[in-house]
Amino acid sequence: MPELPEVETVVRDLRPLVCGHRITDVINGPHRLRRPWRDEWNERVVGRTVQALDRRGKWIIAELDSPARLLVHLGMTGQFTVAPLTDPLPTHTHWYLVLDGRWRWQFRDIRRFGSVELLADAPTLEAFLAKRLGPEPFALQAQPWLVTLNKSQRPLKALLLDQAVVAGVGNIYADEALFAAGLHPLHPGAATTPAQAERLRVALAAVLTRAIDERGSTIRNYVGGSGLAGRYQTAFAVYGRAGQACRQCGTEIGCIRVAGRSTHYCPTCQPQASA
DNA sequence: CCGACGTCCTGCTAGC
DNA sequence: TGCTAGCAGGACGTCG
Repeated sequence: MPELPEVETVVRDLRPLVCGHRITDVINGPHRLRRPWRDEWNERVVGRTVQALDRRGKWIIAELDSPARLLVHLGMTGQFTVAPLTDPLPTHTHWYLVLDGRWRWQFRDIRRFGSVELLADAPTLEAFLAKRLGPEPFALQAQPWLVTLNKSQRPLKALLLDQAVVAGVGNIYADEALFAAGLHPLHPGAATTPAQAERLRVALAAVLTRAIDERGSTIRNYVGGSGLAGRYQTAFAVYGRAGQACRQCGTEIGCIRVAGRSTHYCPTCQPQASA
């Protein structure tokens, strides 16, 4: 399940493969993605050259040599890769661009929670993202972060999953960051002290940085833009480790349901009433 | 206004 | 051994 480190890895992998390359065709499959691709967008991408590739939260943004901006979300099972056009089309490939008549920049998504769409221009894109996303985790500032947490009665786990609170964190890295900060997932945002908020802010950046260094985590079918898997999953402290011993204290890792998501934590390292 | 919950979708797997 | 129910969860709409 692609979160910030996985999306960042995809973008870094894809950048040299797509930037400077010309889009010579676009093919849209019959299966509807979460946000469907419109046929009238075809003529606005064909003939254009990819100028830049960026990430904001879990969204991938392709800048073209026109005002239009391509916006991609990998959802749960999305794979965004470049392969020779002569390679067989992978199953569940719902959309692709042909680059220079030789390469297939393909969007494969088994569960179709992902999307590929075209936005008119940079301001439209900015408005789209601003409406949905809070700050990047690396750009969080101590005081505003504390204020945001303290404003809400929701548990810290729910706040970390909320893209408007902080952009790019999903179920895996929320659990890992809370462990690294020594905070219980159910700890109410409003009850968070300045010291706790600071621990969480630092832990988030540390966990995400390390995950990016490891090319993200491959849990089910995530691959980077070059088709290479991630390796951070071997470093998980809590995620997917329910019933196993905590690497830090030996206590059995617990699993509870928070904000509709399975949530993994160490009852000893992350005490309910931690100060 | 805020927060909780249901929905989408398919593949894997636990359990009978 | 084979079947099926249940689970996985990111974003967003709806409901209380």
